Order: sequence, then structure tokens, then C-alpha cells
Amino acid sequence: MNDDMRTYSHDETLVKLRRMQIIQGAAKVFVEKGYDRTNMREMAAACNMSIGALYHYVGSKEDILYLFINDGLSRLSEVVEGFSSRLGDISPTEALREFIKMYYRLIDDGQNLCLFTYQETKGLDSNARRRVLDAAARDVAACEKLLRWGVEAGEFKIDNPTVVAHNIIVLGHMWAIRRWFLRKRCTLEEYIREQTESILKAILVDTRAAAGSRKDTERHPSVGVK
Amino acid sequence: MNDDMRTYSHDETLVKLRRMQIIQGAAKVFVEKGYDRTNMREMAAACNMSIGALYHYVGSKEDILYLFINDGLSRLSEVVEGFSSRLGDISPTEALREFIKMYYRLIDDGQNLCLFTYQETKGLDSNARRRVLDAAARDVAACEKLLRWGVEAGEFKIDNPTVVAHNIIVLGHMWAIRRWFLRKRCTLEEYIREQTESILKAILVDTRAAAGSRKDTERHPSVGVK
Amino acid sequence: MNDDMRTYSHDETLVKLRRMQIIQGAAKVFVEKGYDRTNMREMAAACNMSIGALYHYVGSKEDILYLFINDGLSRLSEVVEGFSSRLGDISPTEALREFIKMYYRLIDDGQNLCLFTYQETKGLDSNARRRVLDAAARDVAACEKLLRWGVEAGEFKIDNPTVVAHNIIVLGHMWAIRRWFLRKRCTLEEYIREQTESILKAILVDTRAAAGSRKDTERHPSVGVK
Amino acid sequence: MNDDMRTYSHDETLVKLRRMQIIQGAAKVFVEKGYDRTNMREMAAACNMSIGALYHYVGSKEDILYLFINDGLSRLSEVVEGFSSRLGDISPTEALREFIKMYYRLIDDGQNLCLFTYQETKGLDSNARRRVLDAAARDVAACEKLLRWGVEAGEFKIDNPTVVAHNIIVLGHMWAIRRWFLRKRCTLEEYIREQTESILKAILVDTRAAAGSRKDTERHPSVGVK
DNA sequence: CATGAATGAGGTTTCATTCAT
DNA sequence: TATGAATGAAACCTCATTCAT
Repeated sequence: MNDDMRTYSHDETLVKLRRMQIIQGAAKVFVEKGYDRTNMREMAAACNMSIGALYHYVGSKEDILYLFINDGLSRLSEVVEGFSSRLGDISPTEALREFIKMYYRLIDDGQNLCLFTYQETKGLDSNARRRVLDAAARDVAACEKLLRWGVEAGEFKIDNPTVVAHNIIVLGHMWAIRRWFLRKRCTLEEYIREQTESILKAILVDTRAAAGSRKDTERHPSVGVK
Repeated sequence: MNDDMRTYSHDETLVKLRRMQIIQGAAKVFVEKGYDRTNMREMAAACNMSIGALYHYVGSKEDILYLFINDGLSRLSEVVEGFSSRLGDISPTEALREFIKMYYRLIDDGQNLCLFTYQETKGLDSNARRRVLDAAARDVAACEKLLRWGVEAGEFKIDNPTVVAHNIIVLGHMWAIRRWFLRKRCTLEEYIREQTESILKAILVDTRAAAGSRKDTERHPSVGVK
Repeated sequence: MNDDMRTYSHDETLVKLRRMQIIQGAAKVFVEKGYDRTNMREMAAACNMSIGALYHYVGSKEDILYLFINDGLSRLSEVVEGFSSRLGDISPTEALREFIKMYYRLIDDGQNLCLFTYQETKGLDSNARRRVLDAAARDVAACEKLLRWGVEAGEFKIDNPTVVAHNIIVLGHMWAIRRWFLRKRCTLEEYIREQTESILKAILVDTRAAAGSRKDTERHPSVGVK
Repeated sequence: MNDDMRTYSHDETLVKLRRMQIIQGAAKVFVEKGYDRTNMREMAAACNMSIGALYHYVGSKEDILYLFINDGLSRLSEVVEGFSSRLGDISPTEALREFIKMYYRLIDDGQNLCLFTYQETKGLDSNARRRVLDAAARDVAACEKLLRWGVEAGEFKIDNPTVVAHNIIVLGHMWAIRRWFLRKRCTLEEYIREQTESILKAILVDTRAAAGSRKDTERHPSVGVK
């Protein structure tokens, strides 16, 4: 996976441990100052490591960028891809509601990473960028699968499920990217509700279903941070 | 507006001319390499100016960033804000259709700028960033006005017009930001049609209206800037 | 020739001037401390330039190494190749005497460079190294030409002129390389006389000729560079 | 001798063993990359030791340089100095032939070391350098002894035996130093023959002796080390 | 007004050496 | 005895900005 990243250590456990440490340090400084404006001195301090130690576990500054972005996207994809298996016996409509709620809350949890990814993916070399974009595409694919299931089940009517799935995903991202705008206008849960209803109205065959199950919107306790 | 930007020239016309020249040069290099990775030598070359001349008309590298982003957003806002005055006597639904078509085409024309703005706004100091974000908010406001008009006219039913307007705007941006994903899936006109129908389905009081006027998709000539 | 070396200046005269300055600075520090042990701060100081200025006229530290070595070898080759044209109407034997005298004095003038070249050529990348070695081979070729002329004229008898020419050249170099040994044992002029007689004895058809013209050792003015 | 080199071990046999191991490792990496461009990680790997172990038996990187060069020169001097005792009852001329043959073959065996010594002796501190140069001078002295014997025996006529001895030795070295030139022009045995005849022609009282014994060039088996 | 040479602080990265285990 | 993780000074190089011309 990232076996091609330089390290001077042969102790895989240690390498994993230290890279985690680096990712956490990177989260602090990258997100605050941006990739190019963060220097390795600050990076090292944020990781509670010496500069030398940093370079034992990582080949370059860009490697840290990749480590950081990839880690975040992997976590996200992991949850997203595990989503359907956690669904009980519910309808596509309900599943989609749950999916949106889950995804948007995940984004809210990792707001900074999401924003950072939109800003700094360009800094990666083309291989790394490809992997990052692939990971991003997987979220859309997971959502699209759900939509197609709903179409087959006769609950949804959708011309282009890819675009709709893409909308669902990126409107989630926007909660992080445009928080300077949205935070002043609504809460996360309101945002989730608005978007869910908008989307359902646009795709439901029987529009009454949308309003029908609205009652349970608040049934689940919030998992939002802060 | 930008009277606080340093210049050694007292000839306002010349200042304006040179700054245009700089903005056009910046467009080439900033978009290709990103702000931090572009140096002033490349900048000067792209502007067909000497480095010294650059600093006659601009106080710092960051000034150029601001000039570039602000110019793009101004052009956009200008068109957006002039939109309603160019409307003839048409219904809110038709107006919204036109708005989306116009806005998305504008974004398509200035794809690079849009992407760049998402990536580099962070690099601005807080004053400049505020102005950029305000300009961005104006687009949403213009769209929101349209929506509220439709609600008052009884054509739309919308819980939170701000969020819907925001959706319309950012889904336009996504055409530029996520072109690596979307370009492979659909053309601009398809994207416009999909999004327009989705949005209308979600907000139209009388759903039948949505499909009804699709015929005129290509009637209006492009209003895209350059 | 070295048109592929990076510079940020477009003023060729200035580039040439500054590169000369750099070569002279390099001569001081490289020769004293060796290439790898000289840092760019010392280099800049020795050149009476700032580090930044250095990098205006040169792309890297290694470029300076090449500039320095190449300059020295060019000067040498220039004199060596111009040698035959400066010869009057003299015999091959006399010409060889003159050649050796000239070449060894040139080496003596540029002792440090000669030593340095033996030590640091390895540090060059393969292209630069090739050019340096080619320049070095030209000296041998010039000497070999002289020998073959003597053979044709019936004055010399030589099995393998290349090897003999090579001997003449490298024994000259040894005056610089092994000065720690030779300086204590003889003067340059003694060294020249010894080597000249040795060589002539080994190649002259009529051995009496060797001793015959020894008297004029000091007749020709030095052709040493600088 | 090298009692002043730091070690943390008190087991002299082990120290000797490990230092041999280090010398062999050094041979691989130093010769390939040069002293300054070899780092201690590579050094340790080449020695099949850990970095820590290295520093148990050696005080610094420079110590290894000294160990390596000194070992090579000692081996050489050892053979050279033992040379006369291995001579049977032969003439000075024959002895010189044998000496040259032996010495040049030794150089050929240890080409890389010879080249390396010319390049990196400067890196040693002055004490170590002195010892290295002394060892190098011993070769010349041994050869000179041979020459003086020939002079006394009336076979050679030599003005300055030191310089001639020096020539013999350094022309041997040149086989290693300038192999990029010589290898393309002749084989080792040809080189030996050419140089031997040249030298003899220059010093033999009775020139006919030179050609006379050429027939036995291949009679003695190699005495090369390793 | 226009130029671009010059500056030097600060960027990323390397590496000899130490020392806790 | 043996290990290799950790250190941080110092290496090379870049670049926004100034200012003499």
C-alpha cells in the first residue's frame, strides 16, 4: 500500500506507531497553516519528535502530506464501505436517510481534513493524487449503489444516479468547506434534514413517503463533535 | 476598494492597465502551479514584465493573489448581479432555469479560477479573505432572492431558501472542482439539465411544471465571460 | 559548451565575469579543503559574493566544480594545442625538449588544479566527467603527435607512442601530485632535465644526440600561463 | 601503531577481527562512492555490522579511512620490502624486471585502492597522512635500493636514482589511476613490457642487454596479493 | 518609469555520533 | 557485546523583496 515510503527502521510496528504520531502532528499544523506554509521544524514540534526522527519514518515532507490525506480518506471509506453491512432490514429510503446522516456526521467530525483535502491534493505527485482521488470516488460509488438499489426496488426514480450520488457526497463536503457560510445559517442536524428532504423530493417515486418518515429524524442521538 | 494596495505609480490608468496585465499573467502560473509554488520570476515572465515593474504596481506576492481572486469573483458577481435586470417577463421557474444555466456556464468558463479559489483563499490575510468570502456570498444571495421570489409567487415551496440557494451555487462550483470525476460521466449541458431538474423537483409546488419547459434549453446564448 | 548551466542572468558578459570570479574563489577554497569539505558559505565568501548571487550564475555546487576543473584543463589544452604552431624550424628532438619544458612548467604553475583534478573528477556527473577526461586525453594526443613526427623523421624509435606520450604527460602531473615527495629531492628544472634525458634515452635512435643539446636548457623563455 | 584508535572492546583478537571486517566493508563502499559520499549506514551495511558495533571498534569515520588506506599500503609495502629477500642469485637488470612486473601486478590487483589513495589522502588528519605518505615513500625507497645496486654493479648508469625510482613507482600507479585511458590502449602485460623496456633503455650501460632477456617475460608466476 | 542583480534568512534534508536497551 | 532510534547542527539551495542604475 504505502510500502514504497522510505524508512530507516526495520521494525514495522514502530514504523506504524511513529507514522500515526506524525499523522496526528500533521493534523495540527497542516490544517492550521496549510501544507506549504508549514515548515519541518514546526512539523517536528507538533509530532513531538526531532526533525531527524521524522525523517527516519518518512522520506519527505510530501510523504507526510500523503500519509495524512490518505489516512483520513481511508478512515472515511472504511466506514462508508462498511455501511451497508450494518443496515438491518430497512427500505432504500430509510437506508439513504441513514447514509446521509452518517456521512455528513463523519464529515463534521473530520471537517479540517475534508477542507484540507480540497485544498492540498494538488501538492501530491501524480501517483499519490490518483490514489487519493480513487478513495474519494469510492464514497460516491457506495452512495450510488444505494440509489440503484432504491431504483430497482421501485422507490426511487433517478435519471443519472452517478450525478445524484455525487451531489449527496459533495453537499456533505460543503458542510466542511463552506462552514464560514453555513455555520451562521444552520446547525449540522438542520443541514442534514434539509438536504435529506431536498434529495428525497427529487428522487422519490411516491412523494408522500418523504414527509411520512420525517418524524424519526431526531430519534438518533447526535454523534456530532463539539 | 483596493486603494490600500501599494503602487509607486501615480498614473491611475497605468496602474489599472498593469494590474490587468498582472492578473492575466497570474492566471497562467497560479492556476498551473499553485500560489506557493509559483515564484516571482515566473510570475514576472508570465506577465511580460520585469520583477521590478511588478513591484511598482503591487506591494507583494500576496497582493497578486488577492487581485487575481478578487477580479475573478467580481466578474462573476457582476454577471450574477446583473442577471435579474436582463430577465424579461418570465416566471420564477424559468428564471431559475436561466440562472442555473448561466451560472454553471460561467463556472465552466472560469474553471481554473474556481478551483484555485477553493484552494488558495486560505493564503490571504483576514481582510482580503473577508472580502473574497463576501463576494462569494453575494452569488448565493442573488440566487436566494430568485428563490424567495418564486416562493412569494407561489411557484416554489422551500423550507430554507438559503440552503437551497447555497446548494445551487456550490453544485455549480463542483463542476469545476470535481471535474476529474464529472467530466468522465457527463457533459456540461447534461450536468446542467440534471441539476436543474433535481432542484426543481425538490422545490416546485406543481411538479408537472418541471418537465414542461425543458424544450428551451438551448434558447439563450451564452453569457459566459471570456 | 557550458550553455546548459543554469543562470538567472541574461547578460552574457556579466555571466562570464561572475563565473570567472567564482572560478577564482573556488580555486582558493576547493584546493585547500577539497570539494566535499567546502561549504557554500565559505565558497561565497571566497568569491566575494553572497550565496544568492552565486546561485544566480551557477546551478549547483557541482557546477562550480565543473567550471573550475574545466577552466583549468581548457587553459592547459589551449597552450598545449597551440604549441606546435609556435615552433620554429626545429628538429623533433628539440621540439620534444621544448614540449616537456613547457608542459611541466604549466603544471608547476597550476599545481593545485592538477592535484585537485586527480582527486575530485569522480565527483562530477558522467557527462561532465567525460568532458574532463576528453580534455585530459587531448594533452596526450598532442604529445603523441610530436613523437610520431620524430619517428617519421627517423629521430625516434618507439614501439608504442601512445604509452610514451602518456608517460610524458603523467610524469609532468606527478610533479604536482607528489610534490610532498619530489620537492624535497629536486627543483622543477632538475626534474625537467632528468625526465627529458630519461625519455630521450629511451626513444632516440642516435643516443649521442641526447647529451648534445643539453646546453640550451634555459634558452627559451617560459610559456607558462598566468 | 594504531593503539591510539578508540575501541570499547578489550579483547584484542576481536578488535583485530572486527577491524578486518570493517576494512573489507570499507573497500566496497569507499571505492564505489568515495569517502565523503559514503554514510555510516551504508558503511555498516557493507560491513555486516550495526552502526553501534562499528563505533565499538573504531572511533570515527575518519578512523576507517585511515584503517583502509593504511592496510592497503601496508600490504603493498610488505610485499615490496620482502621482494629482495625472495630474489635468487640474479643480476640487477633481471631483478628490476622482476620488481616492475611484481609491483605493477600488485597495483593491478588493488587498482581501486590505489586510485582511492590518490583521491582521499587529503581527508586524513596530518598524523595519519604522514604515516600514509611514509608508507608510500617506502616503495620508492625499495626501488631506489635496487637501482643503486645496479649502479654499483656497473649495469646501470643513473644521474638521479630517486627520480627514476619514483618514475617506476608512479608509472605503476598510473595503470590504476588512468585506467580510463590505458585500458583501451593496452593490456597490463603490454604496459609492463613497454615501461620495462623504456626504463631499461634509459638506465642500462650496455643497451644490448635490454632486448636480450625479453624472452622470459612470463617465467615468474604472479606474486599479486589476493 | 523600468530593470534585474543582489541579498540572506529560512526552506528541506542528511548524517556522524551517542546511549538506553 | 550488540543494537539502531534519536539527535540537531549544518549542508545545499530558493526566493520575496529592494534599490542602484
